[in-house]
Amino acid sequence: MNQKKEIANKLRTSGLRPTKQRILIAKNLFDRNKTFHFTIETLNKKINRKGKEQISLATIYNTVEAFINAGYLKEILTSKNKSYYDTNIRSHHHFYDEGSKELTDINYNQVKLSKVPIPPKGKKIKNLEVVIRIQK
Amino acid sequence: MNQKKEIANKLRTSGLRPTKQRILIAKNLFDRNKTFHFTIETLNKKINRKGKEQISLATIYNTVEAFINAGYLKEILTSKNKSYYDTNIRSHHHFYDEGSKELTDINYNQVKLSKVPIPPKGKKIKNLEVVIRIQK
DNA sequence: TTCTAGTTTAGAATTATTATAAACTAGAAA
DNA sequence: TTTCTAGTTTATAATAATTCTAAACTAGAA
Repeated sequence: MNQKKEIANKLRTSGLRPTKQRILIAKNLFDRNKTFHFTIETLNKKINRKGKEQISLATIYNTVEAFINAGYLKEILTSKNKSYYDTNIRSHHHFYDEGSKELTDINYNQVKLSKVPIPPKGKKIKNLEVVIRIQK
Repeated sequence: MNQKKEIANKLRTSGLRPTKQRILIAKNLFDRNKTFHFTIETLNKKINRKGKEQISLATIYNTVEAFINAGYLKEILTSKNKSYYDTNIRSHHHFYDEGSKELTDINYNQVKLSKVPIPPKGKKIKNLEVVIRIQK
């Protein structure tokens, strides 16, 4: 239950009221040792397994959006017409397999940039992602 | 009319029958001095302006897919739930404005990578894209 | 000129997401 | 502790992008 309080405090510091739905979703997303790529569909299946307390799909959408705005999640760049999210919010990079359309993480120290452009006037860089398209 | 024949031949070499719809779409996409970012919606508006011969939306979808498979177009990676395409199929980079959802090209010599990972076994690198997310 | 596999088309179906508005609840204030 | 209300959740409807379907059309080989 200590963990629950920790999550509740984390949510409060972002101006998010710690409801039981948000706490349950946060537990599912962040209480793991590996970072996690997911879609709304996969998260929904994970949360709403029979026998568990149910959370509506609308709340899963709302919560993921709230967590992105709070900086807890990052949306992944893909060419699919479906949103993919990542619990790893640091600047990091992916292989994108054009055959299987699968994304895999690239360890951040495997990529180094020696030159980065200046952003357009009035804008600043939020993050930077290298996507390496691979094929057979 | 010579241009029309050139396009027709190009299409034939890719196993695409050069129909008048495909030729018209190819003209719109490739007969320009700058590379072109577009969505199905913008391409459709451009093609189906009143007074012009009309092409059905389904054909625009089909043709863009055929052109991607033929290697004439590249799908851009974004976090939008809408497909973006690019007539520039070489490795190149983009700014992605999270506010306006606009993509702009980054001149290739503005980005330099000093370290690139080895691709997974059995795969080779097709191209590499840096996406820099910007915001106000 | 005929024939047919490939292509186009309008419209229906599907999929992901966002909007709506009524019911519920966390937590501040009484 | 109880009351109150702004923030949250929810089922469902609406919207948006894309894919499917099957009938009509056509490029080009025979």
